[in-house]
Amino acid sequence: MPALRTVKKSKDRYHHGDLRRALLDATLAIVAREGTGAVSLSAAARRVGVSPQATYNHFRDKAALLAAAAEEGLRGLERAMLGARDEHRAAGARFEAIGVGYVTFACANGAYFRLFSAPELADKREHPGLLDAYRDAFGVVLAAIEECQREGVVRAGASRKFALSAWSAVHGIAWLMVDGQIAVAEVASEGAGMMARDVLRVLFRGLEAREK
Amino acid sequence: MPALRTVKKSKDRYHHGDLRRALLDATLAIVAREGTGAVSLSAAARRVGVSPQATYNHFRDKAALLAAAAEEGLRGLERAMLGARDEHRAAGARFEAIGVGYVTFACANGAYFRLFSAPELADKREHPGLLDAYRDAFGVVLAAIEECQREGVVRAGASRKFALSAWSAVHGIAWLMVDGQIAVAEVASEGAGMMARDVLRVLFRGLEAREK
DNA sequence: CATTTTATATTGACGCCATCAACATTTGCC
DNA sequence: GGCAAATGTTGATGGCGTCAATATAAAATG
Repeated sequence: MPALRTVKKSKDRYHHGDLRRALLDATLAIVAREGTGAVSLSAAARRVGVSPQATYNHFRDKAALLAAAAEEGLRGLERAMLGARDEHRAAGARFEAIGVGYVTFACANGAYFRLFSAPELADKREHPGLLDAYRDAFGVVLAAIEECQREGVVRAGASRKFALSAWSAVHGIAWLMVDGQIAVAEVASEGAGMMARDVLRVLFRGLEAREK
Repeated sequence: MPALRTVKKSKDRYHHGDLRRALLDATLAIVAREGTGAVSLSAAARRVGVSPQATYNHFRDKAALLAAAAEEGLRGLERAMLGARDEHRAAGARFEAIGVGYVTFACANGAYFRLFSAPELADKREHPGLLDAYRDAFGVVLAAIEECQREGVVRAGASRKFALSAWSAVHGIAWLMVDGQIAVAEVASEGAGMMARDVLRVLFRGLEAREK
């Protein structure tokens, strides 16, 4: 009886077992090791040990592969935010933790984070799964804002607008650091987490229920 | 006498006149018409009517062309911010105008804006001119913050940190809209400028000198 | 003006890539 | 067992970035 499907390359098999999964893993490995620019259908196929054309049985084109990889990454980002959040009780602290978690994830996985905004994925309509992942991640922030409003630490009002402001600030600082646009020196000296906290404090102050 | 250098393709000339300038213009046109992904040394050369190899006399490689184009774009962004700022007198209004100007520019030139963070330019150390342009643009925000502090509408403190928060928020909202990550519907309904204002109001409230 | 040097542009070649078309193998199902 | 669907392979095309070698124009030099 043939060994119950090993899933990993079993060398002598014509069919792979789970090529789609393997191609995704290969893509993530390439992103991590060589950067977003090094990703290609051919490279992923080569790494798995399969012909380039085989990829087309699992992904419509290169963009589809990137979208699938990005979607997984976004799910990971979401988990990172949730994990950070759940280490705290107070709504304000939970909110801040989400932001710090986002930035920490981005900085720890720079190339991966870049992938989320890859130019090949500019047209999000082509990749509904990706949009879902974005929406869910945004939902985490939105829920945190509303939690803060219920606890009275953030003023009542348009929670969606507030969440958008928060998402912008957090994405902004993460991107500036990952892309090296501003003050790389500061990042090194202060640490990504602390810089994120600085930005988040300003943001939170803007959202606070003010004791006029 | 030969027409004083037309600079534009004179059809029968072997030398071009100002090929570097022409390639940059071609690149910008391609970005605007077909998106960032369509940019290539070959495409730019083709558009100018010159062989692909000719480009190497003016740009070390593809990244250098992109960097030069991005740098020009950043200068334009800076001008847009300055122009918007100078339509107002009060420090707070000037600050807000800068932010709105940034976002408006980004949305009006989406593909161009994407170019600023192109993956090929990930390593900014290779493109010092680009870093300078970033620094100058950031300087506009920093100066505005300090102006607000002098007028007493923003609390005293680490102006650099404040400017970084502002830059993050503005870049963030711009990116989310250009990349279509969040709520494209909202963008359409409310308009980029208004969404930017929403975010900026929250931000500014976080920076305000609070009358405790 | 003639000559030499330098800047600029060209052709040719290579390897990598995405993708199309046609063909081969395996698996699962009746 | 046989057949259809799923899965992989080989072959070919056109585009790309870039290297090497070569040709031509313009500028510097005498």
